[in-house]
Amino acid sequence: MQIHNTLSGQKEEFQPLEPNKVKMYVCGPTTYNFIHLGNARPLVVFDCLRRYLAFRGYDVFYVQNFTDVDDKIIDRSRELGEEPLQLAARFIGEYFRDADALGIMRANIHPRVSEHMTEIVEAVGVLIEKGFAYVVDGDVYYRVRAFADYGKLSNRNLDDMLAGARVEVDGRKEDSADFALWKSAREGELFWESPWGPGRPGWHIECSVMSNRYLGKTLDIHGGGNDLVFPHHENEIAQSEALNGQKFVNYWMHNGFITINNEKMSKSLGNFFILRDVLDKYPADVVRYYLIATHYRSPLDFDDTKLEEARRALGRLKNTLVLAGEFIAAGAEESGTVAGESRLLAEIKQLELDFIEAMDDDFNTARAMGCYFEMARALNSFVAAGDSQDAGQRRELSEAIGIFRKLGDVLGIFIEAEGSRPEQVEGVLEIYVELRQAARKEKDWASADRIRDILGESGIQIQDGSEGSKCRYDGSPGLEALMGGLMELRVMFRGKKDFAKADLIRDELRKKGIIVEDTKDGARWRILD
RNA sequence: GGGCGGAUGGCGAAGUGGCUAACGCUGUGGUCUGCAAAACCACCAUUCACCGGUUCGAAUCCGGUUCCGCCCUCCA
Repeated sequence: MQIHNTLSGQKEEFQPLEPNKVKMYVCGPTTYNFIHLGNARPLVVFDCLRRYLAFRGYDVFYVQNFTDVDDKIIDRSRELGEEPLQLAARFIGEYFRDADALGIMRANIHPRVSEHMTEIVEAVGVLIEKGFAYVVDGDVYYRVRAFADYGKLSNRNLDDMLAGARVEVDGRKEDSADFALWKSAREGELFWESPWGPGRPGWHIECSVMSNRYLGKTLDIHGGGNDLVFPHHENEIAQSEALNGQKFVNYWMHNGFITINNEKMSKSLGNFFILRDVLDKYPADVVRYYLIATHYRSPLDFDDTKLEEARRALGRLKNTLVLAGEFIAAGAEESGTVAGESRLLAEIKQLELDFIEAMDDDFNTARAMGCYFEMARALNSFVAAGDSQDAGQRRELSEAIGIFRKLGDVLGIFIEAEGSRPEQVEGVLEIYVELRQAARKEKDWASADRIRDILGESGIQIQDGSEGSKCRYDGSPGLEALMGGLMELRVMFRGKKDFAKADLIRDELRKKGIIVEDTKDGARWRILD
């Protein structure tokens, strides 16, 4: 298995510290707002990586922190008049709502800065003792010149950085590149006690301390967005390696950025999309698919048409599951068992190997996705040409689809959509009303009665008045049953060659985002997400 | 100024020395269908920003040019 390591700038063979175990740490959000689409990329990417490692037999221990003490949180809390820690805790809750919706597995541990102050203060103290840090007026700075390897991750040296000269000069610092480990509290600000006076930690020290606490001095994989390479991860290395005297991280992985019109999406530019707003318009599995359909290190440009495309592509994949499911369910009796030559299974297994090879190559989800679509085509093809009455074929397809689903779960693209859709129930009832009126007009009493009966089974009374019919019901009728009824009616009208009504069902549903598809002996429906 | 990465068909996106340049979306033709939808089959880049070089052979390696993004300041 090859992983691109930012430290070397190359792909390297992955060798975990302990056989079959992976210790990984991913930088989590600063919780002062809802997360945006850009935040979602590393979440999905590293969630996928984690699932894949587990699939490959590794026991993954995954830590993701929350920065719940930070200048931005303090600023925001002033704006909103809410206690900083309370505000942070609230947005941690919101974070989980979003992450859960996206199907992100929870980390084994989600440590928070506010709960690790003792260790942080202790670590800063050790850095001072060892000569890697110094105190100025209650602030503590890391002495960058003391750490010989400073710049090894981001490939820069201190002298070049000065030449760029966009670093603000703070006369109190020994070197302009020195960064804060501890910031003294200003009047009325949130603070913790320390030997250097009341204050709070600088941004970088938390990750060093918390990863050390839960994963030890050296970890296998550390992930995060590209922009964290410098200064955040560079500083983490400086702190951890100065503290522990040994290598901090074996593999550094960084995801590329999401851009809008080829410009970075960020809070500071104001061109960001809140994930929750995106999830209002597109289902979570579509967003997830979109985020992994491109290699994780490539930039990803965002606009609505990309999600539209993702929706269609993913729809094809999901449809394979539906088609195969029907095929497998078609014949109950075990008759006509002729053991097939298993060409399908052989093909699927080969594609699974291709898939694994792609993923092993620096986690190439884009290439793996290609294999996955080829699997879908093979499965669809089998369904189209096969005989569902043949138990042997059903068994073969069943085994093949098992592999297909397993790999889909590694990618996490088959998330169940949550929640009922009351607005769709209403829409469906309108169609019933229209059908009943049409049937009554034509004195097609049998059809009209059948419509009333179907509704009755869902606890809905249809009442015919002089201006039309109305539906009355208590509670929330299930969409499934109502749709099942419409499918029955469509089949019935088609049987009578009453295409006007059969088409009315299809066309009206289409307008409401539901697709009707006729099958050999019935009809099925699906929601166009 | 320094560091990193990118430029592949109508769109998105794989591919790092050699079979027909994956895969998806879109489009076109066909099969199926009452008509559709879905599915299946077929077609859609003599060409990989540009110039030069290495090589029997390059989208892939080397040199140069142009354009673009990111980092050097909080940001995934």
